Amino acid sequence: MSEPGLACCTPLSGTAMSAEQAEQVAPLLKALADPVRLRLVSLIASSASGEACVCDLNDAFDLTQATISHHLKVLHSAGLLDRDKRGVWVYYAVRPEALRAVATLFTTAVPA
Amino acid sequence: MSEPGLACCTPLSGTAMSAEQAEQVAPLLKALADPVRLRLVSLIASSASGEACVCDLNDAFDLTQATISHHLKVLHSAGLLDRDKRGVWVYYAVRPEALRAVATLFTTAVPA
DNA sequence: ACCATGCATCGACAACCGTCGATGTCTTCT
DNA sequence: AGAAGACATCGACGGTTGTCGATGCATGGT
Repeated sequence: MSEPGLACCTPLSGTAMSAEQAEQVAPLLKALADPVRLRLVSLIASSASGEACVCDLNDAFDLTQATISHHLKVLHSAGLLDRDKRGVWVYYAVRPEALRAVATLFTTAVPA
Repeated sequence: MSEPGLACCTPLSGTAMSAEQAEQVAPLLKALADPVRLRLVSLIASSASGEACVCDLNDAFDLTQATISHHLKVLHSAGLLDRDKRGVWVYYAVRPEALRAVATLFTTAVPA
């Protein structure tokens, strides 16, 4: 599972984006396009320390530990989360560059 | 196929988003999380008139007309595109509010 | 009235996705 | 060494998705 290339991108408007750019950004959006994963990123991003332990994240959902682990893997594989194992616990943190890559897609896209 | 509620949303950071908010925004991202659909929105948004005819969009891709029509339907159903039939042709235009809803998700989310 | 054209819909198919229970691996504590 | 806990992985399942060819449905021109 190699680090995917954190696509930087032209905004949606202006000049149309190339097929290659679309292929690069789509996986990021796909990783975020799930309610559970959105909440995961949100939870991690909004935590005081900027990171969150899997055990805490598990408690926030009515899902199996296996499922949460799967979603975290998807987000990590997409390059949206950093993973840090400390002792028995694993901490995930958001990668600001990744979120920024997605942000630039939309910020300039909207007229007002 | 009813008009889905153009979810407005708290940014990803700050306080964590609720499950309901996640359920509302996820479909928007899911609709955009495809290379073809990203390019479609991009093409439409970047066109001078702010709208594009299906016939033109068809030519921009190496896909069947049925497939393009399907993708446009997905984007329209998600509330991202407006549809306007004029004579034999159908014109699609982006709905800025929808894009803005997604934009607010990320703009405030990124520190710097 | 007929035909050509632009677009939507249908049915089918393979590929993928979200979820689960079970199991594996690694760490720490006793 | 052994047991307990935290997290990842595996295999399986039903549901969804992207794509296609074929067909249907309007509209406009002849």
